[in-house]
Amino acid sequence: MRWIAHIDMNAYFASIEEKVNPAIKGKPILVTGAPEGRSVVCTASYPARRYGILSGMSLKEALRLCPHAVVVTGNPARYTATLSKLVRILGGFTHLIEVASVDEVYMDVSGIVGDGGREEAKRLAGEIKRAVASGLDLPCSVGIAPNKVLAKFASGRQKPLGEVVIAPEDVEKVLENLPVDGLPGIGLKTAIHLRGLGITTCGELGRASVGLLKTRFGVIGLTLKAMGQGMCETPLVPYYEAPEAKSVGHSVTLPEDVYDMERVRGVIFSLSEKVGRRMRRHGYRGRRVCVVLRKGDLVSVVKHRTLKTATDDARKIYAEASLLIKGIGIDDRGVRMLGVSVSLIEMGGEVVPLFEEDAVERALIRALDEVNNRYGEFTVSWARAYLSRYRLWHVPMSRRPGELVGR
DNA sequence: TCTGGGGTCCTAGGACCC
DNA sequence: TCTGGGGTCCTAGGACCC
Repeated sequence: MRWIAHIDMNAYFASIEEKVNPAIKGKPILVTGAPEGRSVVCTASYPARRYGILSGMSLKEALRLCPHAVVVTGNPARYTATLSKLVRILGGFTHLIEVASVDEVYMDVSGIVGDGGREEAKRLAGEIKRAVASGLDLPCSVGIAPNKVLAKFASGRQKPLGEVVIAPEDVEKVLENLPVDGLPGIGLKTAIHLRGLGITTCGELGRASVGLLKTRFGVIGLTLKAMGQGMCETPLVPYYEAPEAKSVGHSVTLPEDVYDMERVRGVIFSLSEKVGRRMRRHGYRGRRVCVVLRKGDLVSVVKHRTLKTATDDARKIYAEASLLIKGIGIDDRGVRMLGVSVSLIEMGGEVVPLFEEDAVERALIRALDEVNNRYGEFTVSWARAYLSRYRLWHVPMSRRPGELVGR
């Protein structure tokens, strides 16, 4: 019998900032990315959420809802260091820990729950929560279920400080009337597509015909049906076995549209530097250089070229990126966003660490580098706020609006 | 309210080689 | 002179997710 635990840190960034500065404890706190420009709320503390503030909302709007909120600029290094401690604490239960993002991990607790079933899982959930509370003095929600999808779903059922167990015998009942996008992994687009097929609940999804789903979604169709049935074979990947990245890239939306090739090249240069630095840090070399240019009218053009030999040299990346950008050219729509990435990655470069790290730290840094990017908490901006509202106003799902938004 | 930054995977057509 | 099919690599583009 497989049992997976999902640990979700509650209002993580805000909870950490409260600890650093006890004077703000209990107040509405907004943790943001960069303090200037079009900043958004990365994490709102629970008191702030009572004003209707959500992750992804623009800082301006959040302050309109709660003018006296305490605004704190996020400190990513602090959060990854805390995650590192969390992994050490959880290592007391099992080493089968997957770092899924900066504030959530999965654990394979099959060996601990054993034949104990729901009661034993429930006891373990409480024990994990208390270990985190005493070791880090931070709140978390724990979900335990037969697989990753259900475990994450379970941890999200009760926040903060939840302890939710979904035993195999509970699965069918829990999913029957659950909207499809209530499950992690099924997003807005998929939900809309499914609705087009007359499927709105997980129960319906689980009973849908394989042929229909395959026709509409291809290979993914089978996974979707399984999810509807509460099945998920996705393996837990321990942080020390995290796969190497397949591409490394950076992009930036400019403060205003740019029409000048020299300035564009300057930005491409600094992006190339960042990419090269990150590749060398991991010992990556890549053969394909890719640039993306988004014009003032939001139309994006992507160009890439494959090199004869792999590189981690920022100057080579820049030289190639520069040519590609020239090939795209600038027109009267101007340049809104620029990006540089390198893919077809091979290992073998010399690893240049940024600072002293022990073994656990190293493995974590690699997992985190990837996961931070996937997470994108610090870079989130208008789109998410926009999307959230779009979801609220234009997509009448069969859920309470408040549940539609956020991670 | 003018729509981020980081990724993954899949498809399709053309070039090229055997 | 004209022909096939398989395999691989390359570029472009799109869907999707957190």
